[in-house]
Amino acid sequence: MSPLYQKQHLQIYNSLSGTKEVFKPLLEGNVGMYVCGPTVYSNVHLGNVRTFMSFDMAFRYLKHLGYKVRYVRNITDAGHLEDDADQGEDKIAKKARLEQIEPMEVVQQYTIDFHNILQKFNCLPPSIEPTATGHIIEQIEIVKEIIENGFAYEKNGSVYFDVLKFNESHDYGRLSGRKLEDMIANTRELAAQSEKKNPQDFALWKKAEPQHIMRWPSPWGEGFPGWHLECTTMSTKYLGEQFDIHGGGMDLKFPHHECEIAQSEASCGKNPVNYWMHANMLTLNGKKMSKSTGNYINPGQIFTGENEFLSKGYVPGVARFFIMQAHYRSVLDFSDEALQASEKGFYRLMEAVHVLKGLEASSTSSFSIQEWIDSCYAAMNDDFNSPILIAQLFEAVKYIHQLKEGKEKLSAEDLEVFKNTINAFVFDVLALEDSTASADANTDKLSGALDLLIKLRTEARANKDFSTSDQIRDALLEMGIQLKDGREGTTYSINQ
RNA sequence: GGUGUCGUGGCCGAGUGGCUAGGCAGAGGUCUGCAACACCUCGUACAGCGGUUCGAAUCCGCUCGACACCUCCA
Repeated sequence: MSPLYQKQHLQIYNSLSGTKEVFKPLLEGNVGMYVCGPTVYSNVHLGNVRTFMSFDMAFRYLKHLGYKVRYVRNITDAGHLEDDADQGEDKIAKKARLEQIEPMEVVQQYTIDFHNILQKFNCLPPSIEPTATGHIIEQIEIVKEIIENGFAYEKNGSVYFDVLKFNESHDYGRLSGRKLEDMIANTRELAAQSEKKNPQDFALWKKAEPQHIMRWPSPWGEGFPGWHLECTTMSTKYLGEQFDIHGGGMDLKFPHHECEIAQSEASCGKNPVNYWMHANMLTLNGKKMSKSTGNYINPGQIFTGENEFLSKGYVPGVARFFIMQAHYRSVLDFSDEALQASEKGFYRLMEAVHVLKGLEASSTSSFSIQEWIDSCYAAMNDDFNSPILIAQLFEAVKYIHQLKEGKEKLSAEDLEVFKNTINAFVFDVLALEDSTASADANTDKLSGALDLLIKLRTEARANKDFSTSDQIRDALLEMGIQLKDGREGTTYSINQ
């Protein structure tokens, strides 16, 4: 069978061109994708999770289409400067000093937290997850190349990228739509004592002050790499000088991604990325979630409900469903009310998927399932439009009920395709975890006990002993077990 | 101040020059011992003001408002 991508033509919104473009990888059938990972100096917050979840969905869809994808996502465990002045201290070192532990201990702790959280949200691990500290040598090599090519200069043990020089022969600012002249005109003259030739220049290598704990030897003395360099280095190393997709949060577009382009072009002379993808912000109270301003919620609090903005806890699948209901390029505002709405929709969808499993085929089909399938692919091919896909899934929910009631029919072949498609989109692409299914998979004993309770309640109802029957029903509901009285007896569902 | 994005029904959130997503909430109904669950039916919204057009919420201009980036942040 030929791979799906030969039939399904994916379009991706490219931040570089500002338009949707047909996706065509450099090497047919293969995709190289790089996503900027977290800086591990504190717990990831829900806004971070949204971005990684968006690219997880993209990764999953590319794989679904039959592409062989190498997905690289870095861990930033060194280098991010605390401020632009010459403090020479990065966030990880500062945190380590405050907590009186080794920097790598901080890194380890928050890397584990990051992995745990993403796993809970059903994100696949990337193919390669390189660390900045593991690629110091490679970073130094790139700095050397940039100096050799005349686009960087050394000053007092630090190396800076010469943006003005670069802009003479290249276009600095084309990703973010900025013009260097405008930037110069609007510069705030604060860092007057800076070693930089121009305020727009950025550090490739920073000299380590004596109190700085994270340091490595280099041709320019002991120091540490600048904060844009790692991504250039590691994407080049694992995906090549040119690769297909580079993703990250919208807030990284400038200066981070702009600097990456500049570094690549200044070192190897090639435009590194064909498709730039930027995921939009998750807001809280209408404002961007941000560690530095304190306007954020920790992902773990979603599950427990321990947050002033939450009325209760939610299973990870609900949060994922909520996020997938918005397009990745739109700002999404987080609220308890919106999450509650998503929760109901999520369980309704999952219930229907459950019902679908037990449906039986007819000899013929009364409607075209292929038309529906096409609309699902059309949604995803249109720049990963997961909200439209979900709308189509709710169309499928209607079909499922009509099939169940015998109002519509599907042949064995069509039913099989229907089931496969639903499973592919719900579980493989959107990765909505079916918490109801996992609950009853390992609860044989519970289901036996429930069957008994249902039997007792049915008998009580037959005897018109409604106080007993209602007691059973209400007590179970308290525990999150919903009894459902149908025409053919009572069934139940377990909500977590 | 500069750059960019956006402003959609009670809420969330797609989309688009004419065929008017979807979810939640709400209303009515079927089912039920009463319920819950489930299912069926129902809402003609697109910031304001001009303009282009046979026709705009969708294109253009202006106004107002919001957000993001310009400084570490997904």
